[in-house]
Amino acid sequence: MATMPPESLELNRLVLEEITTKWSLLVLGCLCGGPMRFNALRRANDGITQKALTQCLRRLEANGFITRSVVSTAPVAVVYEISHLGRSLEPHLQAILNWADQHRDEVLAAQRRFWGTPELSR
Amino acid sequence: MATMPPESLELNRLVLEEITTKWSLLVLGCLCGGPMRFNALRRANDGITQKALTQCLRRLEANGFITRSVVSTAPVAVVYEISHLGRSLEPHLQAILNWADQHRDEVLAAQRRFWGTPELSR
DNA sequence: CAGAATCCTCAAAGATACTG
DNA sequence: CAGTATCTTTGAGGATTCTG
Repeated sequence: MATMPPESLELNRLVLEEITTKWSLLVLGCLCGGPMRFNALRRANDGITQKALTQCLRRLEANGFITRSVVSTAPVAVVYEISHLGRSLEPHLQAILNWADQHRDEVLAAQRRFWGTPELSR
Repeated sequence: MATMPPESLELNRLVLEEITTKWSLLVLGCLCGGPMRFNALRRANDGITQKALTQCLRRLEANGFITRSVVSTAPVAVVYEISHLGRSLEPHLQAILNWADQHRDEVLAAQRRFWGTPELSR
């Protein structure tokens, strides 16, 4: 279960955590392409456990990034969809991902510098 | 100790985690204002433990967001400074934080919707 | 001063089983 | 189908002590 934010702690942090938490971004990415059902999302995100997916969806819903609607057939169908709010965040996320792509080499170089270049020192 | 990225796992995720990890953003924010020393950073971030600060700085350094330089006086002084790479990320972070500010009410409304409005339902 | 090393705890992640 | 419930495991974070 998602936990109620205590006194609505820093919204900034909440948003940033939303972005980072292991599967949130991938799920959000899936839903940008259109509405999807629970098991479809599960199949689309290889390796996610049903518990993790549930938690992820609950939190995204709790914070308004996606919507959840139940279709009362038998057996039931549950459809998840990105919200207007969720979509408005998309370009900013994209900007960060682009930044990561563009600076990939710089980051990797920094990592090699930090850890030492194995092929020379050993 | 920061852990070596296994096969340089998704850079995107690394960057995003960098942004979220409890203190990274605050430390980065401090350093945007100018170089600082270890204990100065500690005092500036009230509540951070020395271990957490060390880990945070190591990771930021390992990924090239900040630089660390030792001044060999006695006792030694260690100065942390934001790198060029770090600065280039700043505007994107700011964009996300601005987004959070601008959509604050929408998120809070979504939260109330999700958890139920206590003053009406109970 | 700027950490490293150690011990400890507790909450989150994973696996498994069950259900309306 | 779309979850909930329960148990176990793991590892990140805190407190404390020690040091070049």
